[in-house]
This record gives sequence, C-alpha cells and structure tokens, in this order.
Amino acid sequence: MANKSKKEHILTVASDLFNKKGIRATGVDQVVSESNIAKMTLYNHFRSKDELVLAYLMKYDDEWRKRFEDSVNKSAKTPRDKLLAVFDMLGEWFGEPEFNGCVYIKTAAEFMDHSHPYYEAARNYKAFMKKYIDSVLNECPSVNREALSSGLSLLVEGAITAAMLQTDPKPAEHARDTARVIIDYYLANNK
Amino acid sequence: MANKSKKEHILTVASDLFNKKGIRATGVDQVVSESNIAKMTLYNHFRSKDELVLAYLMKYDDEWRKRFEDSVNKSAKTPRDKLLAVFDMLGEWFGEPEFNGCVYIKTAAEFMDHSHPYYEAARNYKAFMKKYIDSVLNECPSVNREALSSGLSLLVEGAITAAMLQTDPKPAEHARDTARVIIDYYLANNK
DNA sequence: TTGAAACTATACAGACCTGTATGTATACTA
DNA sequence: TAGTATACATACAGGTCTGTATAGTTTCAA
Repeated sequence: MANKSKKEHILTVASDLFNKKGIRATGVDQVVSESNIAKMTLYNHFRSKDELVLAYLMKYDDEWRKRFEDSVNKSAKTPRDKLLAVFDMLGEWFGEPEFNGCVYIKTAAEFMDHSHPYYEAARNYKAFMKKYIDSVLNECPSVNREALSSGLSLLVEGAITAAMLQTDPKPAEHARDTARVIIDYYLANNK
Repeated sequence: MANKSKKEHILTVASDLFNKKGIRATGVDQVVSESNIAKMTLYNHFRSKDELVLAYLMKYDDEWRKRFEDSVNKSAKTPRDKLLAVFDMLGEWFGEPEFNGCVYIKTAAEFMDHSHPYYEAARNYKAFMKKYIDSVLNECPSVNREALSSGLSLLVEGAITAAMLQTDPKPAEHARDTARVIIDYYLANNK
C-alpha cells in the first residue's frame, strides 16, 4: 500500500464514520481501529482531528460536485430539462442505501456557531447548488431569474431536509412536481 | 423560588445551551454552572442528561406549536391566506436575534441513527407542520391536495434550512413568493 | 547490505464527561 | 418548635476524549 493511498484510506474510513455517526460522536480511536492502522500513522498524515474533518468536508465537495454535474449534464438539453434533471438526481441519491442526509446541513447543524470553521466551510460548499441553478438560468433572459432560482433552491434544500428527516415518502418526486409548476410559470410569463 | 419553577429554570437554561451549542457539545456541568444551582439539584429533577434532552425536545414542540397557531390563525381567513401566513410567520421567526435554526433538524442531524430516540422524537415532532397544512387544505375539495401540501411543506423545510445555513438572504420571502405561485396554480386549475 | 522513511504497538498525560457520595444549610409544614 | 423535603458545596469514581512519547518493525531504495 503506497504512501498516498494510505492517507486516502484513513480519510475514507473517517469520512464514512463522520457521515454516519456525526463528527463529535466519532473519536480518533475509532477511526484508527476501523482503519487498521496505528494511531501515530493517522497523526503523521493529519496534524489533528480538526485537519481530518476539514479534509472530509472538502472531499465531499469534490465528489458531490462531480457526481452532480455528470448526472445532470448527461441527457438534458434545454434549461427546463436541466433544471428538472436536478430533482431526478436527488431521487437517485435519496434511494441509495448509503444515503445519510447532506453532509453540510448536518455539519452546520452540529456546529451552529457562525464563526466556527466547520460552519463556514459547510455554508461555502452549499453555495454551489444555487450557483449551478443560476448558471442554467443565465440562458433564459427576460425571465425573473432571481425569483425562480430562489424557489428552485428552496425546493432542493427542502427535499434534502425532508429526505433526511423522512417526513415525506417521496421528497424528490414531490419537489420535481412543484418545480415543474414554477418553472413553467416563470418561463411562460416572462417575469 | 418554588419547587416547580426551579425545574423549569434548569430546563430553560439547558434548552438555551442545547439550542445554541448542540446537545453533545453541552455538558451537564455547564448547565449546572449557568443555572446557578447545585449539580445534585439537577439530578434530583432529571434522572439523567438523557431525560433532560427529551424534556427539551418536548418543550420546543409545545412552544412552537402554540406560537405557530397563534400567529397564523390571527388574521387569515381564507385557506389561501392561511397558507401564506405560514411564510410570514417564518419571516418573523428568522428575523429574531435568538434564531438558531430548527431544533428538530439540528437534533436529527446530530443523531442520525434512525433508531435513536432523539432522531425519532425530532421526526415525530416535525410531522406537525405537514398535518397543519393538510388541515387547512381540507377546506379545499376538488384540489390536488397531496401535491400542493407536499410542495408547501418542502418550501417550508427549504426556507428553514436556508435560513439556518444563510444560503438565501430572504428565505421566507422567496418561499412565500414561490408558495403563492403554486397555491394559485393548484387552486385555479382544480387539480 | 545499509540506512532512512514509514508504520506498528503500547502506554500515558491531561482534560473533559456523566453520575454519585457525603455532609451541611435552608425553608416549608405539621 | 420539631421534623422533613429541598437545595447547597465539594469531592470523586470511572469512563472517554485528543494528542504525545517511546521503542520496535517493516519497506524500499541506493
């Protein structure tokens, strides 16, 4: 096992634990134990648990961004279809057995102090979704983009939260249906 | 200070800490210290931290339910106005300086194990919102109530999450605007 | 084959956690 | 006024946490 892949292995195991149990609830000893490494090896690759957590947050940004763009840009052509494809992707995501809610919502919820580095990181990574929707809507001049973009973003966040709390049996489908209504409204009315 | 109010005092202080810092991050010693009581007094009123946490979750259900119904039923008459009033109330809530996100989203995020009592409690208390929206929509026969109710619930959850993560500068207003569009759509089309 | 870098195993320091034990003081009730 | 329930302060038991210290072992390249 090469040097680099050992570091990645530790990060993978740690990420899985952070995601499933939470950051505070996951101890360094447990990461060490489940990684089958020595504690000093972990502290050789990561200066502290703090650094490991920040690597975890960054890792999810990379993975999610890639996955998102792949899935959405695959088939959709028109802005309307691209926007609706977002909700199809959410549905796939929610259906996975490993689905465990949104890392950033959970992290922000666990470290609500607005000046905490984890909260700020989560907040920053989250901005990606709205930026993507905005970029798709840039193809639609003479549309009230701010209103539509906000509405869609709220539906995405709502669906993720509902999936996390299991308060809606089909959050992605319901969000998609609602999204269709407001997309058609704003596109048709040019306002 | 009477017996009963001392217990309430402890619960108030503890709730504030749980809400601001998180449940795991708040130690019993800190609750004791900020309550200006003896540790044994706390353990005399609550068998364990666990019992204190469950009391905290229940307390928020009571308060939020009351506040919600008061605020919403005050002025609104028609189903349409009652539904829109929900988002006005959210706007007031988000604007308060003590606003710290939704207790139940945060608790579920901190204890994601679906069999954990805190997760289940949070999930159950959360169901209240959808039930309320459903009850308002019961006044509207021949409307696709399931679709509209789901859409509105997702907008509510999305607005709360966006307010928590500060990813939208005006989550309640944007959610209200979007809600208006879908309400008018479903009510007008009778579907 | 020799030497440096990486990894391993174990122990432990110091801080924090929940919950208990003990004895004293206060306040209400009979 | 005597007795009882409640609250007090302090100490501590036993566990967990992060991070370090130390010494032995593997790996790999020169």
